Amino acid sequence: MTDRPYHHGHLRDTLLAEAERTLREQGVEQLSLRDLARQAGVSHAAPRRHFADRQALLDALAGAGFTRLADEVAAAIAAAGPDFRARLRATGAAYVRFATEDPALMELMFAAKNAEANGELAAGAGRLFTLVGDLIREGQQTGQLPPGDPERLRLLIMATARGIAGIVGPGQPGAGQADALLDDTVALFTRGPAG
Amino acid sequence: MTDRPYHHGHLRDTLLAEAERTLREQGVEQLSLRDLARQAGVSHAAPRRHFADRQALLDALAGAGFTRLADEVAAAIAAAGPDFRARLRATGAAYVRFATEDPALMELMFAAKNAEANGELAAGAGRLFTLVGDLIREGQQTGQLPPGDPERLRLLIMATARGIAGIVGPGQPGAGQADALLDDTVALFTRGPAG
DNA sequence: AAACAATGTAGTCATTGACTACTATGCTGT
DNA sequence: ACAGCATAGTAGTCAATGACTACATTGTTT
Repeated sequence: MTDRPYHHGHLRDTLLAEAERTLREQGVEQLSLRDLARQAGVSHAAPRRHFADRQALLDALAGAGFTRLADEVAAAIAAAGPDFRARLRATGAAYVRFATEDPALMELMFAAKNAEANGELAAGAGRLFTLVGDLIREGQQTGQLPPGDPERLRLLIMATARGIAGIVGPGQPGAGQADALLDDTVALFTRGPAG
Repeated sequence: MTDRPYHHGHLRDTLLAEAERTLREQGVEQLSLRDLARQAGVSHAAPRRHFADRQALLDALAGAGFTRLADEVAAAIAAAGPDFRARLRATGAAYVRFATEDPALMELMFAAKNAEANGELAAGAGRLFTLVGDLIREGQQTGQLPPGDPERLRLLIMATARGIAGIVGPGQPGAGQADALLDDTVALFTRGPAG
């Protein structure tokens, strides 16, 4: 049709990048394979070579999301310095910021259909869990977090972070309260013996 | 076509009930207006008389969901007796149970598009917030919850409950840990001066 | 009983995801 | 160099869906 080469060359990446943008700006339900194909300048059936169906694209997005989230949390912890409270807060803040800037992606990440069969998702989620798990053990060793099963504490802390992320977005009951809620959370968890 | 009366009589309620079931059993994306019409035995355009578009149906479901959730929380508090910790735990348990049994509905409730224009949603959400707010003031007065802005504490507690609800379902990282997490949460919040 | 509002019907349209058959391109081994 | 083949794109089709319009039936009100 045009003088564009027959082979796009980076179609998969292009589709994913465009999909991530549409997801962020317009939500999942507005995400259409045909629309992505149009934006990439390929035929409506081309995406099928890279994603078996719509859900496969969403799963790929979820995998990339976990990878990025794990990166951002790791960077936040590293940048927070040695103080444990600062590290814990930075972790929560990174998590909440991610979820706030890209709520639709966050939902996708935790609603991914075939999590087991998604290597990148499993890797990213595993890395995230390890990061937070290590942080918690660190806090318990220095006595700044209460003792007890660290797995259980990790679940609770990650649940709290996700809960805060969920109510802090625009139009939600806690809009704009992210900082206050994070402060309260850190204080709540670290007011133990050595707190 | 059949000898069914021309006017269904309870079409709106029938559609809502059927939609709630489909939502619970198959998720939002499987919810189709035409399918609901077929199940109700009416023409594909009939639902339009009661719901302007698909989103309007989802919003109505969200409203009904908030009403039911507020009812269940109120009942749980009433049934829990006078002990504050028991009341707090019952509230969280009711919340988590609701979200676990109907995760898709829960998502809808917090993703409702035009929350302001949805009277039932606003009423139900308001009632829920009041219930939890009153409970928190009660806990602060008896010294079993830390002092401070009760609104802020309510946000944090409701965020935590929602966070727990989100990771406790099947296929989630905290599957089956609802009771343990609720225990930890109650202990965490009530270990103040008079705790 | 006439008018009218409410509620349901039938038909149409554009969009979409999924599928199939076909085609162009680039790579590999000889 | 090139034959063969895997990869990645194209074109066309189909059924399902949400949205819309024009019309028909029923119930209510005056």
